[in-house]
Parts: sequence; structure tokens; C-alpha cells
Amino acid sequence: MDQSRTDGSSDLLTEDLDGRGRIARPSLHDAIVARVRDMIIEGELAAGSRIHEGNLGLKLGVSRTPLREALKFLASEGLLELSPGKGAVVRQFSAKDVHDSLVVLGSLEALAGRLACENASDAEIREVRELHDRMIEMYEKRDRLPYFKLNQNIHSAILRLSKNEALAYVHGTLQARLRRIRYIGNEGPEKWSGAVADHEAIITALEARDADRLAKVLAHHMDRTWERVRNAI
Amino acid sequence: MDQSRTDGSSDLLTEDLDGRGRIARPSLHDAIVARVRDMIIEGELAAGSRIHEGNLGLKLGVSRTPLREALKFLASEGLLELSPGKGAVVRQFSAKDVHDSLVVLGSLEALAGRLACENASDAEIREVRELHDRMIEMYEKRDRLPYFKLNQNIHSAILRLSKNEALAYVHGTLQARLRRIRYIGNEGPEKWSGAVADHEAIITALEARDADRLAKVLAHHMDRTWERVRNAI
DNA sequence: CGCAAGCATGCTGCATACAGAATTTTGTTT
DNA sequence: AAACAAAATTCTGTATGCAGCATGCTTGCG
Repeated sequence: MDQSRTDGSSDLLTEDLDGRGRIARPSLHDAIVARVRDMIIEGELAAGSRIHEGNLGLKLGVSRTPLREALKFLASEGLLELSPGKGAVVRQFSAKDVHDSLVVLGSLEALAGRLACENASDAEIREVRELHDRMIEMYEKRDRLPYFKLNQNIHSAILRLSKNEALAYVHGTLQARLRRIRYIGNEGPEKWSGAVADHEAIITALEARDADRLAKVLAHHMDRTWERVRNAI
Repeated sequence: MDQSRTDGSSDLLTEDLDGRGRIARPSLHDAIVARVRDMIIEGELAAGSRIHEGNLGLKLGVSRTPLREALKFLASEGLLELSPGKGAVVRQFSAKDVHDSLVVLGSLEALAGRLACENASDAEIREVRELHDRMIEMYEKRDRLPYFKLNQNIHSAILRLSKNEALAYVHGTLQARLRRIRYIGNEGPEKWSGAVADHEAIITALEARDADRLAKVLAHHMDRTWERVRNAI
């Protein structure tokens, strides 16, 4: 095997720092996990299809061993299912699965909002406001991709401001499952305006540190997300 | 290698069914994952200690390859941390980690309670009542281990009755992290009485399908769990 | 006597090889 | 022509081997 960096590790934008500024050797494991996850989200690995370890390993330029380790990792995240003797299958999410996940996400974000009202600093809230303003800019330009990136950033920012790592972790897991759905459901800018209004209400409630209102708005926002996404399935 | 079933797979109570009722060959992967998870919970693998792949593989009677795959799986669950070049380390949970997890668990169980009030059948609720009655029996006999098993069963039963798989999944993940703590905090039967009273209130609210009251009681129960567990850290 | 540099050992990370299960293909029979 | 059976091929699951990095020890020098 020539190991000639055909693995696309260029789109690994993660910093090689381990949290305390120490340099960590970029691990092949993380690279493969991130790459395969993206392949699932972007539909390059279709839902319901079996994963052929040999071919995929060849395509990524790695041998089966680290690839299999990455597959086990993703299976634990719920993106793949493992059938003994048959290998890994990309998981299919039914409409009910998606709806159930959104219900849970709504509840988690509501909790995160409450905690953020208590624990976030004024500076941190200003940062979220700035994200929001940039998002509005992109909305007015109808610049879809940056708009959605910022959108997601705002949601994960609220999770960060809750200062609850366990909460951020479980949110991230469910979020990862839905990224594929959101990726598909990104069409149709006519629906944007409602979401933008929701976001304005979210920021305002956060700035006022009105926990009850923020929780309510976030949960409501998740209901509307379901309305927007349900057709895409 | 003799493969002589020193792996304690006897405590694998999982059915060998693949979801659609077909008999699936018991997979070595699952066995190793379950075994190592138990070793962590029971303290055989101490928190903060590095895992020696060679030794552990020898002890379990498997080679490093499937063991490493299992370790990646557990790492994704958050029970292990992977440092490139240094292998897997059993994760340390700080008091704040535990508290944060309990806060999220409380919120998840409250949601599960609300959904269970809507979605559970009368027969299912009766089953939970029976679990509860058996638990009370064990409480009166001061029979600790069955008591705690039934206790956990009741909580996961409520999750099942919510009929929301995503909810059950994230709950299970956090629950797994805390099993080690609960395992330690199982001493001191003087605290039981309060928990038993909570449980009585939980069942009553569920039988009345009073979602608001059930959610409140479940959240409150989680607060008291923190009181009971905090000293054990 | 203390510290640092170099060396030796051991462990992780990855690749490869082999055995057994699953699937597909082909040949035969009705 | 269709259906079943058997063989061949292909893929997964596991073991083993090797290279490189991390770590601890020893030795030499200040």
C-alpha cells in the first residue's frame, strides 16, 4: 500500500491541540472517523447500504484494521449498525426516529437555555449575538451554506454556554444523527424567514436571561424544525 | 490460545436476537464490550489507569485486534479516553461531571415520564407497578442487590414506555457512565426510605397519567439521588 | 551529588495473513 | 424454464508480525 495521502485528510480542520495547548500527533483514527462520518452525511455512503471494508479501505488509503476500529466507533454513535458476520450497515432513520430525536433535542436545548441564562458571562452572550448578526447578513444575501453553518454554530454555542459537558455530549450525538437529514432538508429558502424570527427571539431571551421564555422559544423552534424537515423524508 | 470462556460471558443477559427475532451468533465483540464495561464499573479497571492491551487481551483470552475494537467502542460511549500513542485510559469523572450528568438525566426522565403518560398502555403501567411492589418487598427484607436491580429496572421501564428510542438511547449512555458511581454509592441503607417514598409517588403519578406531576417527581428524585451520591465521591 | 543525554525496553498503531461464514454463481434435475 | 443443490468466490472476523513512538533507566559529565 503506498499510503499516498489519498485519504482526503485535507478537510480535517481540527486543531492538533489536546485542550491544554500541547501538540498532539494527528491520529489516523480521528481522521478516518471524521471522513466516514462526512461520507455518510453527504450521502456518499447511502443509508441502508452495507459497507465494504476492502473497497472503502482502498479508497481511503488505509488498511482494514484502523478502518474497522473507526466503524466500531461510529456504530457506538448510532450512525452504523453492526450485524455479526455481515459487517456494518449505514443506519436508516425512519420519520419517527427523526421526530423522536427532535423531541429530545428540543428538551435538551431548552435545558441548555436555562443553564446558559444562569452560567454564561455577558461577554459570551455578546459573542452569540455577533454570530446571530452575521447569520442575518447571510440570510439577507440568501447565502445558504454560511447561513446554515452559522445557524448550527449558534445552537452549539448555547450548549457551550450551559457549561454542562454531559449535556453538550448527548446533544452532539443526536445532532450528528440528524445532520444527514438537515443536509437534505436544506432546500427551500421560503422557510427561512420563520426560522430567522425564532432566532431573533432566542437571542433576545438569552440577553434578558429570561430562562423560562428562552426554554419555551427553543422548544418551539424545534417543533418548527420538524415541520420544515418532515417533507424531506 | 485456549478461548476457554474465562470471559465471564455468563453475565451477558442480552438476548441473541438481531431485532427482527432472527437468531444471531453471539458476537465476540459484544461480549468483550460488556465484559470490559463491567470491569470498569466494578473497579477492576481503576479510573485514571491506562489499559494495557497485551495483558488485558491475555486475561480475556482474545487477541489485541478485537479487544482494540471494543476499546474504541467504549471510548465513543465516554467510558474511556484515547490518547494517540498512549492507548486507552479509564475516564475519571469529577463531582461536577456526575452532577451535570444527573441534571441531564433528570431532565430526560421528566420528558420520558410525560411521554409515558401519553403513550403507555394500561397493561404496561401495571407491569411497572409490579416491579415496584417487588422492589418494596426487597426493601423490607433489606436485600440490597435485588433492590437496586429492580430500582434501575423501573427507571429504564419508564424510558421504554415513553416509546421514544432516541430518548432511551441517550439516557442509556449517561446511565452507563454513572453506574460506576452508583455502584460505589450503594452503601448506607438509611438513605433508602426517602428513595422508596419517591418511587411510590412516581408510580402513583404514572397510574394517574398525571404528566406534570410525574415530571416534577422524577426531577425531584434525581436531585435527591445527587444528595445520596455526592458523598461517595 | 545532581542533572541531562543517550540507550534500551516495551507498548501502541498499522498492515498483512489466515480461517470460517455468507453469498453468488453454476450446473443439474424435474 | 424454473428451482434446488453444490461449489467457488468473496467478505468478515481474528491472529500475528513489524515499525515507530513513548518511557524509564543508566551512564557520563558538570
